[in-house]
Amino acid sequence: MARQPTVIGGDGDGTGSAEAPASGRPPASARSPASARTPARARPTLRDVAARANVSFKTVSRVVNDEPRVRPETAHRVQQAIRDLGFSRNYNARSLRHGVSSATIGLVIGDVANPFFAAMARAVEEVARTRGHLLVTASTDEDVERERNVIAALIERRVRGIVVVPVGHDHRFLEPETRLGTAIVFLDRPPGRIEADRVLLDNVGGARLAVDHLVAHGHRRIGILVDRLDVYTLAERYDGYRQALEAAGLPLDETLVRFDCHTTTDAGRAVRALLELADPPTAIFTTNNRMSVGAVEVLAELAEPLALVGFDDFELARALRLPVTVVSYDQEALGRTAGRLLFDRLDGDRREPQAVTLPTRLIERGSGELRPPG
Amino acid sequence: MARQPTVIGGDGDGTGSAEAPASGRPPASARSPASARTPARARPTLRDVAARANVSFKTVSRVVNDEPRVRPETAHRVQQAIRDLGFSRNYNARSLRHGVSSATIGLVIGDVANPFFAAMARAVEEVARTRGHLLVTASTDEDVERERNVIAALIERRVRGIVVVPVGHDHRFLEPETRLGTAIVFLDRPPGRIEADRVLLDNVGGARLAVDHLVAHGHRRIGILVDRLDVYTLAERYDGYRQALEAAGLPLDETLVRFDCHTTTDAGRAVRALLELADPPTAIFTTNNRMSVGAVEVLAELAEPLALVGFDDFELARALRLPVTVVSYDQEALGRTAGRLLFDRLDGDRREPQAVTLPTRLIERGSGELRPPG
DNA sequence: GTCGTGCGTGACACCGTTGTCAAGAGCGGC
DNA sequence: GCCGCTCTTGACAACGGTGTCACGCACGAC
Repeated sequence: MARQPTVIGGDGDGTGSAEAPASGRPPASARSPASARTPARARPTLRDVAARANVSFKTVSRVVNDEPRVRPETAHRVQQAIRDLGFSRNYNARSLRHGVSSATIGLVIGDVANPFFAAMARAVEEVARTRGHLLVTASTDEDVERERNVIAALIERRVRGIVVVPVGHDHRFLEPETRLGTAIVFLDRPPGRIEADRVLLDNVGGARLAVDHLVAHGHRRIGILVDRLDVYTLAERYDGYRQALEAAGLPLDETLVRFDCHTTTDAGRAVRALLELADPPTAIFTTNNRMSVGAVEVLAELAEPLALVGFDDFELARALRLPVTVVSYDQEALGRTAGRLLFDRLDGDRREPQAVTLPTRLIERGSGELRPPG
Repeated sequence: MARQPTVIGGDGDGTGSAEAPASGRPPASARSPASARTPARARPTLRDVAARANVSFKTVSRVVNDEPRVRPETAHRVQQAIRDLGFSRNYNARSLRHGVSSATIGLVIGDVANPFFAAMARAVEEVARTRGHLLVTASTDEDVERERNVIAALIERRVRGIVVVPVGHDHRFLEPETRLGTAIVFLDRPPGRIEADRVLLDNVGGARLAVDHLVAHGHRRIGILVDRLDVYTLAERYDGYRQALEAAGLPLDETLVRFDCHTTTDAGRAVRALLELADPPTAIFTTNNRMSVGAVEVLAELAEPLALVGFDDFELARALRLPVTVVSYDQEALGRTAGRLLFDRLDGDRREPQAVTLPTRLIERGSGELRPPG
């Protein structure tokens, strides 16, 4: 089973020519004491490569950067030394000198495990990749303090820009940062108390689509699952719900509104509670993908189906016993737009802060077209 | 709508005392020409803070690092200057000096948008967070070349370690890196041609659970959806399938084996193809979450249900028309174990390469307990 | 033979931070 | 009044790269 691996790069014990005059400091091979199992040598630097190739470290730098004016023969020798030593350029040092920070951008989201955020991550990463950047992804779990800490950590590492799905409602602490050159784009939710780039959804419009649709199918008692209203998107969607009711001349019955739907499980519980009301709703509007999933899991157990429209499309919505009607939108476009906006800024775009709003649309699948019983 | 933001950190035009003698270089405020919209000042350094607080930059360093031996009064003055200038320590420079790389680790996966990988990302990030590290996540899309490129990029940025769900089958190029101090842990799939830490699933055992279960319920023609067999997990699961058939004395009918299931759509198509066979299967075994989803979407349209067991649990598996029986395991444990192993190594753990295998279990939900018709 | 030119290379400062060492101030003990 | 101590601070050399400049050399033109 255990093969003896053949070493490709890096020779066992530096059998190179070496012994070169080199300037100053001893070569890596002599710097660190050999440890028990792993030799754990120091990582070779330009200088180590230079010593092995009998050139100055500046010449190695030239080779590494594909600069012209290096004799092919010399370049060859250096390349060989690089391979022998397993040299890898230190990007941090490079960007330190370069003044500008490393080719890395940050993404701050609620939770990668949530498919919505995962889709954002994917789209932003894709943009970053085409621009030769890596992506540092950090989850906040919707905690304001963690948001601040994470952003500070990203800035300390000098990421070039940050795409953030914000939690807090006061981002004035970022103002100086933006002036210092860190581009920041707010995604899915607007920044708090500062003007900055943002890419949002038409949340109110989407919610109205959903509730208008249910009303059009004869529902007059429509329940809604929401979470903390200090989450922007949910507040907006709740607003759309109220507007739709008002437009239809329907009263806002507070017993039909559940603000306690943080997790999928919470949402399931809330649905159960709604069903146990003396005068239960005939339809439910769930305001994000987590809640839709929680609701569906409970509704699946019911003999009699209940009308349902969910905000956010989700995988398998079509394959359920009762396929779920949803308010959908282009998730990828959301992340992609934010990513592009960020890189535009890094490229020197100096326009005033942009606000992009992406449209939503209703996808009818069955659950939203049920009519109330009787 | 557009509020005029109040600036908190960083004063408008440097009304500080300054004019300090300072050593050498001009302060940041004078270094960069003011641009059109955004002043885009240079980021303040220790020296800039020092100039403003009328101390040496070394003293500022002490304050920033909470070192003792600084007069409280001085510290106070420095803190104020830090706030005024919006100073943020340059972590890259710090770690350059420090010799060790920045508090960052890398995660290389197939695709963040896949819930399986997202769960890994979440678990690894969680471990990283508790250890004060950030996580750079990069997707390979199962492309060998991208895997190499991404890993090289991570190493250039001197991440302290990498958790990788590998694609390639030859990782000898990483051998020198590990000796140079970059910890590497392979997740879900083993390394190719080197000995290294790995955290795997019992894939063969899980597949046997699934197929044995179907056999026990009377199935003799069991279809299987697979993708390229050079993906380790799929090859193992296919192997389990064959072992189970053999143990049951059933023939391996190649028309029941679909190797063309790369995407969910592919999987759906493959199911349709199986159903159109002259002698179609009475049960299907899907070898990962993508295929299960694709299969379910097609099976949902059928009048007559088909038995199904899927490898990997997935959200909503319970809520489907016919709840899906799956081979499940602790996803979080998978990522968490890899993360911990990585940090153990960074903490100096010099044991020989570890191989952890996590168990799987069958969750019966209905689709796997259907008996063949007739 | 002399000069200008371009090529290949190296010396050295610098990026922003931390570690090392030394120096100056204040103070108690003799 | 002098010594030795602690406390506080600063000068300076790293860390691993890149940018700037200057140098030695071969070459062609005169």
